[in-house]
Amino acid sequence: MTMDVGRAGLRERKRLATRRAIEFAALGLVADKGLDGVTIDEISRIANISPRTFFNYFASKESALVGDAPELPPAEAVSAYVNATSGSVFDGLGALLANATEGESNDTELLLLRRGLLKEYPQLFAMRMAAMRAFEEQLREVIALRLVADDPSLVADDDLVLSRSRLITHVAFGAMKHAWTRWADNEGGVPLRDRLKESFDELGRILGPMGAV
Amino acid sequence: MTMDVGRAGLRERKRLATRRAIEFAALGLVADKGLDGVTIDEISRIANISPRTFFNYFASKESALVGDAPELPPAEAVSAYVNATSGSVFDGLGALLANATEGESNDTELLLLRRGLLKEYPQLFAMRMAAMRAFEEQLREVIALRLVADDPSLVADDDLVLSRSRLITHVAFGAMKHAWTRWADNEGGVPLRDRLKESFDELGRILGPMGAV
DNA sequence: GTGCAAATTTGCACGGAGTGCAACAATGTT
DNA sequence: AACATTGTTGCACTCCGTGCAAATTTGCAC
Repeated sequence: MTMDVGRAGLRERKRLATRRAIEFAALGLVADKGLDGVTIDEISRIANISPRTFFNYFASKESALVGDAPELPPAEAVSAYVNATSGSVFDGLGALLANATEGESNDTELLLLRRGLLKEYPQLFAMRMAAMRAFEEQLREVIALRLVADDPSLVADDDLVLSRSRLITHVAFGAMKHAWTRWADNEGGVPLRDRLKESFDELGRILGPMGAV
Repeated sequence: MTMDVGRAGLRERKRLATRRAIEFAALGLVADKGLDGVTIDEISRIANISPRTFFNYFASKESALVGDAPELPPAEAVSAYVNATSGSVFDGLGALLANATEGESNDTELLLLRRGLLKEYPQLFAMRMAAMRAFEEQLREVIALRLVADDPSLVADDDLVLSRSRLITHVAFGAMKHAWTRWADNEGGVPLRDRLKESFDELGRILGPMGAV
């Protein structure tokens, strides 16, 4: 009965602190000594936990480095996209992804360390993308809803909606990777949100005139 | 002086045979017992080599499963694409990728086993995509050439060409993944080449009218 | 604050992954 | 046949990752 007073409880707060300590130790050490120059024993020593506990939080050194996958934005933002009456399927996707990736309310400190490492180690970037599998499927379902909203006659053709939403999701992720790369290059400190808008806009510019050639 | 008689030499032929034996053993065992139910010791036993030798051929169980990255098609095919005067940058990319992926003259036997596993284990598919990093960069350079051929005024703007070629490469890979997924679903035994054409065509259909909405 | 239940941390033991090294074997060359 | 080159193997070693059970910490009710 006396719960929910102090917002989260000691246990939860301690867990988050430990998690952050591990991530911070891992990111710092790898930035220092390179991905292969760091062992889980070292990370655990810096984070003041036992090596066994490390594996209670992360499945591998890499998972501690790449961070969590994003989540879909709030339902209102999603349905605003689904029911939008102007623009193509791609318009608005950039903003949706921006909201999703900003949802990671992680420390700026961790965020920047991580960005540097993901840029330096393509394998880590690939793992991060792989970790987004579930998010990718969520996004595809949203896109499928939008496709049907745009053209109600598609309700009858599940296969077509599936195939088309998959293709659009893949392409959108391509634009997202592009935006992320430019953001990580960090020319002028442009926020990721802006890079996402730029990439999706450029996508429109490149592809818009396709049929007209 | 007496070299090059028997085409390749005993050594080379033996190496290829061993490589294939390892791949075959690995794919078969994993198809049987699942990815985590197979050890490198087992694979080595079936392939009749020592576990140590396994690592002379592959860096990990996974690398033995996912296969090699494709290579660019012959120079004529590439420059035909670069200097094409009709269609958008995307037209012809499907065919180019089809030639590249077919370049893997691997046995059909291995190819089908591998396809099944890549479909069953998304992590393996992700690793295969990650292994294509070098190929992706090659493709990007080709695309950059095409961009400049289409609009010579771009020669002056390296940054724009780089950014745009990256974006297009990402999008093209998205279409490729889409095609591969549909091919792996194997409805009607449609060849990968045809799926690639379908995906790139659908991409054009979806994106062509973007500016007109 | 005492006591009990639930969650968390830790040590330990174990098998698999991956690498350097040096001995040995097979192949290529003259 | 002799020599050089390349490939194979066993060995030792470190690190990864997991199951299990003991010890510790926290939540909660009284």
